[in-house]
Amino acid sequence: MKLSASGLGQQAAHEGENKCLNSELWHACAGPLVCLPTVGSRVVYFPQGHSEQVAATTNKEVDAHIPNYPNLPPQLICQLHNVTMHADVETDEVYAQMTLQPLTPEEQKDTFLPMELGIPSKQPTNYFCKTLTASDTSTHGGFSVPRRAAEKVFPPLDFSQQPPVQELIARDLHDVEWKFRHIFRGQPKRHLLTTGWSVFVSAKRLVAGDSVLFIWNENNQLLLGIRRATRPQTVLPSSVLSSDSMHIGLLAAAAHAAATNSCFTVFYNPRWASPSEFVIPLSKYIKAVFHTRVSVGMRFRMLFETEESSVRRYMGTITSISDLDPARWPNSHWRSVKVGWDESTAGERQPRVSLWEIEPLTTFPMYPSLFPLGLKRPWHPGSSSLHGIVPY
Amino acid sequence: MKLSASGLGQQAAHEGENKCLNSELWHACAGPLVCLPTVGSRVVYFPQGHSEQVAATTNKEVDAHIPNYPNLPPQLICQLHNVTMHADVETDEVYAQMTLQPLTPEEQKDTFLPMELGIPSKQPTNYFCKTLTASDTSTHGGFSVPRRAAEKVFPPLDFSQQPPVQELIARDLHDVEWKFRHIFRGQPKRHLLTTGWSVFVSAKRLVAGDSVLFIWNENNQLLLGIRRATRPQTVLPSSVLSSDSMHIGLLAAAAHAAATNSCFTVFYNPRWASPSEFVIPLSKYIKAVFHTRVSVGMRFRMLFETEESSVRRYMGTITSISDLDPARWPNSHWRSVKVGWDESTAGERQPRVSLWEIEPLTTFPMYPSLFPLGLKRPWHPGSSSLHGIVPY
DNA sequence: GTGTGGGCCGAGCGCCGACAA
DNA sequence: TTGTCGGCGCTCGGCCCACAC
Repeated sequence: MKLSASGLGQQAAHEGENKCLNSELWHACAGPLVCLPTVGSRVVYFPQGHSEQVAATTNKEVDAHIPNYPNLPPQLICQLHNVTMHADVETDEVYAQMTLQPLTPEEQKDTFLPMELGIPSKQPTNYFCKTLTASDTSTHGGFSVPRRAAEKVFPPLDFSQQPPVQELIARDLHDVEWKFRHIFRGQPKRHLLTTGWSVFVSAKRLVAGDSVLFIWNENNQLLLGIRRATRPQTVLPSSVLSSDSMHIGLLAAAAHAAATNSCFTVFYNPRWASPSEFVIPLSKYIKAVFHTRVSVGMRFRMLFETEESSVRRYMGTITSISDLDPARWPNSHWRSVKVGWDESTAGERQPRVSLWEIEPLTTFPMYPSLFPLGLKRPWHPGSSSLHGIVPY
Repeated sequence: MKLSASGLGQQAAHEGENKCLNSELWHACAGPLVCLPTVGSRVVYFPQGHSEQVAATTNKEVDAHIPNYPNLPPQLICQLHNVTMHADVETDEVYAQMTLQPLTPEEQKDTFLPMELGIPSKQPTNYFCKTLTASDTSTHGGFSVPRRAAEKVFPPLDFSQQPPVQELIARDLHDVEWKFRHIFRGQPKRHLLTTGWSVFVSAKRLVAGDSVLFIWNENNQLLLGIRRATRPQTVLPSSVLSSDSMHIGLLAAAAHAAATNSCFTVFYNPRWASPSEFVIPLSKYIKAVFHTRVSVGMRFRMLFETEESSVRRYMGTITSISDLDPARWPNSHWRSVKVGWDESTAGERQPRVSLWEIEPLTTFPMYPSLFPLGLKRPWHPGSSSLHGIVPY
């Protein structure tokens, strides 16, 4: 077992896994809304959210079998000691590993609260993402590159040759090199990737509906990522793992860490969690919970990621504010806001969101602010010490 | 969440996973030494053993991060409510799921102890297993069937045709049908599988070193299984799973079940655990621990599985008897026997075994029996009630 | 008895422009 | 602008034997 230099006992990354160095590529594959908190900053951890994620992986409801952890609050304020970005060797699935240390009430009180809002995720500008068509993934042909994308992202072709051809080299998350023949031909003229494309498709087991990303990083390297379509049920290949055990394990680890002031490790898969995360920057939490007035009937905006990995704003109205699970996680702010969505695609949007996910339209409220939440539901998890710091 | 008819709250099998019906095939793929206990019988569960298995999957040592479960004894006597055999949809990896209910001291005392030793695993007799060669898995050719195996297992060919040909149909663990052309040709004559073989190899992603099994079951069906070679490090594809969490979860689930007299679920992968299991029949445990005299210097035999899935006997000498982990699991009999192996391949054999794995050669001890273990280390985990039942 | 390689035939991979949406 | 198709050349998948250990 490796320990880091800080000596805090945080868990080393699993041996044998590739460390992801291409931060841009990781963020691009994770999605435009991903924003990891800064190492050394403070975050809020929601056991409830993490449990939801575990349950989601096995498509099973959280059952009542699990023991109670009465000393485990619905949210833990933690010091973030480490963030490591990973990509699964088999599937290229990206995820982050965080080492968290719950703070004692003492520590929570002692320190000032710098308003760090996390690393602004390095959203690459010079990149494109395309969802693969049946023709793209068939063995019959190559990859049809959208014209604007090719002109913006790919190196310019030498149009003196006919047809113009060049070799593209791109690296994936595991630093594996992929070579493609990029040609501009056909009638009408178009950009195509031919030789090298099919081996990439079969190696990554891509199917129609999955997406590929081409990105330039700061070091002038062309990066290549994939994003798989959300399939109905990705069967967990981990045969020995019981989701109950994982669920219990997460709760037990968090509770133990909180009780002994030690570290615990959580894994964060942005493709699953987004947009409802379970580790968020403390400053974001405080701003949303204590400095923002929210009430039933209020209008709000919220960012969502589309299939094409762009960002869209959706509008909605707050219909009620209450605990998601009053029995097991009383006074948790996680997904405490019930909302109604404006558009007809409302069925696809989740009916519950968290305060820090939405952007209230306070300037034009549809109804008068009857019950400002920030005043009615003060800080509670045994650490009223924060009251002195956060004025409201 | 589905509950079984017994109402005991045992966990249903994961939805969406194929239930394995071919018991023979399951056992064949699991290995010749596999023997699952009978439903309704009593077993002993070793949390320590299970933790070892979890650690093995990530090739990481069990660290000291985990909370203590002072109420969790080193072994739990449990009622076995359910055993389900599974095969991973992706990899065909076989594993069993067991629902266990820890018994109260009352229950342990009240009931008689029938000497069930588990289902004698249905070891198929009419079968063969071959480790694949480079030629077998190459795209250039088919599968070369060992002559004796073909003559014993495959249906007899019609030698009136030249060359003799027939179609073989076999079913795998997921009840998927595979068709092969079986031909007897070449100079010298040999049995080959040609058409259909390569699709099987690529579908199962078989490589040289993996094994295939052909088995006849009771219903006169030809079954087809695979057993992958032990590769250096099978990276766990489960990205969100922390082995710490799993480890803690298993301990917490077991401790909680023991405290509340409820059920918990364990997964058992015979290819990993063999031959040191963590769920064994109670009768086997009692026989080994209380009715067998073992001492330092004593000679013993032990069964091992060879690469070719046959069984071999190895001889050795007991060098010491002590707890594997006196601090965390005091008085556990799990791998309490340190041994030295006779052969030069000793480095490959584990240096510690459990009492129920070995077969002491009491008739010809090399050294006199100085410290019979059964007498020196009586039953302990708070249930001395068993003393009255097990005479010694 | 069985693993590997050469020969050799043909299915299908993969490159091309022609359409049409 | 780009998804799909018919065309067609050529690679390699796959069936055969010879040979060697």
